[in-house]
Amino acid sequence: MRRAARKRRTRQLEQVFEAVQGDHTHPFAHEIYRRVHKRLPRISLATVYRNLHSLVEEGKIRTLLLDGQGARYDPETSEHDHFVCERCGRVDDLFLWRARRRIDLTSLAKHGYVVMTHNLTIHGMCPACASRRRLSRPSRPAARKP
Amino acid sequence: MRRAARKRRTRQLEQVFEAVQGDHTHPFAHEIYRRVHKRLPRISLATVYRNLHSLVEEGKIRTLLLDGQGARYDPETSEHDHFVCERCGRVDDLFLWRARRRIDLTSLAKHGYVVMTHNLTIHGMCPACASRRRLSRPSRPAARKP
DNA sequence: TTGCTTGCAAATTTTTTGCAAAAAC
DNA sequence: GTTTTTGCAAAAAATTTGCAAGCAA
Repeated sequence: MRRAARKRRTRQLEQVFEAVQGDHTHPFAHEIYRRVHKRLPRISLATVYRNLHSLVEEGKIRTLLLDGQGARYDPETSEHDHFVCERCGRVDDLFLWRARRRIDLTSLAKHGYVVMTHNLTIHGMCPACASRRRLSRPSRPAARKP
Repeated sequence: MRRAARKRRTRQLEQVFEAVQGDHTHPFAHEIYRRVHKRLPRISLATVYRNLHSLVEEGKIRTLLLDGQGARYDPETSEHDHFVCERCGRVDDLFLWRARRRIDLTSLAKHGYVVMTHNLTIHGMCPACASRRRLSRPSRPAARKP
């Protein structure tokens, strides 16, 4: 078997949990480490990883796998989706439009699939990047007025 | 800037492309390498990665980022979703029920987001695993008939 | 005391890069 | 002939693991 359920409440675990909870930018493990390290200067990155795993296993936080540099962590455990900005890399939670996302999973069940969770990610540009782009990156030379 | 557009048709590129096209199991880079290596024994893994990137950039194949060991590659470039079996790890393409997945992205646009793509992944158990589990893993002792 | 958890360093895994030689055009 | 692509080996980046010592229960 893999590992026993976590039993002990340690300062490291607590701090890792708080760090993730206090950060809705979907941080990477290394960012969690930086935050926790300020309070527990002797903590190691390995411990941060171990505690992140424990918290995910317990269902207290979630893992997010998107493009790029590795796993991100999400304190939001309720059902929601994500928007990934391809320009600046930020990830926003999307709750708002739950009503507009009607996904009928019953057809899968009819084919023998057992659905546990699902996961919708939108890629594009966040409002900030979209407007910045419009201003700063003309895709062709501005038309000269005659 | 990053790199010039690919221009040359090499045996390595061709074989990598064919290997991905011939494999709808969403293989990892290493599996592509194993396949191509049979035909081009001198090819290196680095070349496989480079060619996979080129093909993704050209839009001829897609990258899939799910749990686990790294990126997977997908020869299917039309709009579709994925089912990931949490037990055996297989990934199935889902086309069937496109009509049942109505995602209204207009509300995002109203908030200034620019949508490029979106991406739906369902997690659960595939039919094979679901039935195997029912047979081989009773979650509690079978009720004894009185 | 017991045995889960930590810190450290080393190991793994996955992917990328530098560079000279080979191949494509 | 020129420029891109390859193979190799080494580097990087991200994550995991072994183990003795530390700490919670």
